[in-house]
Amino acid sequence: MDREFFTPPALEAAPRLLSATLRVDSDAGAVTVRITEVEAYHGVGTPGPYDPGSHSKDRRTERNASMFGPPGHAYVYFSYGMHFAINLVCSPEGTASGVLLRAGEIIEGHSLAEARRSVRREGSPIKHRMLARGPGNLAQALGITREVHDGRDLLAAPFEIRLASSPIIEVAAGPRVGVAGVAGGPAFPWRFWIPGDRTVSAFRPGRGAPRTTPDDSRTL
DNA sequence: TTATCGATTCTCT
DNA sequence: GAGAATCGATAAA
Repeated sequence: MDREFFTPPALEAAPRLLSATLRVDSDAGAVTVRITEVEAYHGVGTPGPYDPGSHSKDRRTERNASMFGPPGHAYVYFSYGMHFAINLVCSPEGTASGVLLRAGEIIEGHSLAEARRSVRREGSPIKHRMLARGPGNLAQALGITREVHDGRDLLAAPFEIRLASSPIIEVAAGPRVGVAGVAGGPAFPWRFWIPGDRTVSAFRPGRGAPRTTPDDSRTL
């Protein structure tokens, strides 16, 4: 994995990240996920249509600053008062674009991920496929926080990211989740996932988005 | 399996 | 002060 991979805008990088692995090390140990679901977000300076659903759609702010940083770094934000989520920053420094990691399958550090997800409800352990299902859960399983990981280089410790040895050939695409208005509708089929993978998060249409949008599937 | 709803606090206007 | 790139519990089917 080299930095060049992240130089194109997020829309180009996003589908190619499916089935890549991301490892995050910490004092408590390491957890690795195989990425199964992502979303692309474009912002200031990226080509293509204006993306009204992006945190960096208009200008640089304190929160989105790291999205304007160099490609191949992390953008971590705090969401809904309780969750963190991580983006892989794409496109050259000074422009803003990122791939949100929405879901994955834990392939290393299962017990640590489980402990972080606080886990055991009355003797019934959380299901394996639920550990990193949804962006907030994925970040929690990996131990990601804004304080520690925002703006950090993904190509150096504590991160280790690798593309899949055999790339995903068929990719499903559809509207982004939780995004209001047209940005969450069929005009932006910028969510990509591995078809049939049980770790992909449940689809919840963005407020104001059409309810019956058929998912699109395409072959790379 | 899908749908609805409350919790909780940060960020930007 | 409004709204948010969410989650989990609960209810309904």
